[in-house]
Amino acid sequence: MKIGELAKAAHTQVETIRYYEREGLLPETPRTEGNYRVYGSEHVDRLSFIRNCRGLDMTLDEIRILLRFKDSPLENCADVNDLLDEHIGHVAARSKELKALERQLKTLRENCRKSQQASQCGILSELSTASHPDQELTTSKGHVHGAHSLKAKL
Amino acid sequence: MKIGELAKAAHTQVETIRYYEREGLLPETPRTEGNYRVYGSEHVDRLSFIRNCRGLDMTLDEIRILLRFKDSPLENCADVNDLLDEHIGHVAARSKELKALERQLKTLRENCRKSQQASQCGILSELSTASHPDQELTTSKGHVHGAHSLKAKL
DNA sequence: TAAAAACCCTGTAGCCACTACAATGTCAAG
DNA sequence: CTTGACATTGTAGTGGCTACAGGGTTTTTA
Repeated sequence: MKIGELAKAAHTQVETIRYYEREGLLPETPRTEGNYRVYGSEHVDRLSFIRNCRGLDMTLDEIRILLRFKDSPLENCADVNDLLDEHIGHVAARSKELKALERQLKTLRENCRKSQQASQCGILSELSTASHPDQELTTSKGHVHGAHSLKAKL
Repeated sequence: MKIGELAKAAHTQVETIRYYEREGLLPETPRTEGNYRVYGSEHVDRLSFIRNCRGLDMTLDEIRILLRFKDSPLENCADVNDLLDEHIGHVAARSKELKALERQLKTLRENCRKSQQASQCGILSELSTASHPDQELTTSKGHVHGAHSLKAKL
């Protein structure tokens, strides 16, 4: 199996596979005479695992840890649980943040409808002073970033 | 007013201010004899505006557009509305995605409680095959990214 | 059998919005 | 006059890819 086929099988891009190899998430494989990488079904499994985790917005570092557990299945489940619990915490926090954000933006949008005939745009003036007094309201320390979609890139 | 004072006034980091200047979001200011940047209250306003927009997860490109409207207030509100509507769309979409994600992760977590005494971790085996058949389920095209928080950096 | 197309390789640079640091310069207080 | 806080420029790093350029190999087609 060549890299393009693996890519198709795991719904990934070829460059991403090579990137994962560089990052140590996928092992270096044997090559053909023409220096092409050769893969087997175990690589499809591993890559799918990684992609599934990425689909759950885990970082590559988190995935590295999970892969280590996967590679040594004698380990206790507890650590996997801990990692997952923490990740759920991040996602839940970010989810809350975004909901609040959505409400704020919609309120802001309403402003315009109200002050449309006023000399200046209600939105712009609101944005100048918005700085909600409940400062740092949602300074979650998690690793879950911005509002700009990652899924679009997967 | 020196850069450090401006930073405090707008709850920003000094490096971020210089970055915004490089990016053209803040104008180049006059300097003192010692080559220090000099700011006035109008810069506090402008920087606060930018930071408020970033707090609403807008990209710097979006903010650039809003600043242009702000600088030429004769323009119509309609374009500001459009920009905001689109951004609200991105945020709402990402918010939905994260909620779905949260549910998935919690389901996954439940798996472990069930199969704790089984030979292998239920979570890990689930992650190997998760690949939800409703492929690309939430491939929103917005610019709102991953689950890893941006607020933490603001 | 030869040419064209499709695939693969390595290596590097770019994306975004900062953040961090090195190496140096300026200024105010004690 | 020294110390320390602040300022300057410039460069590199972050994460998770993506997109080339400039080549080599393999497969398909004429």
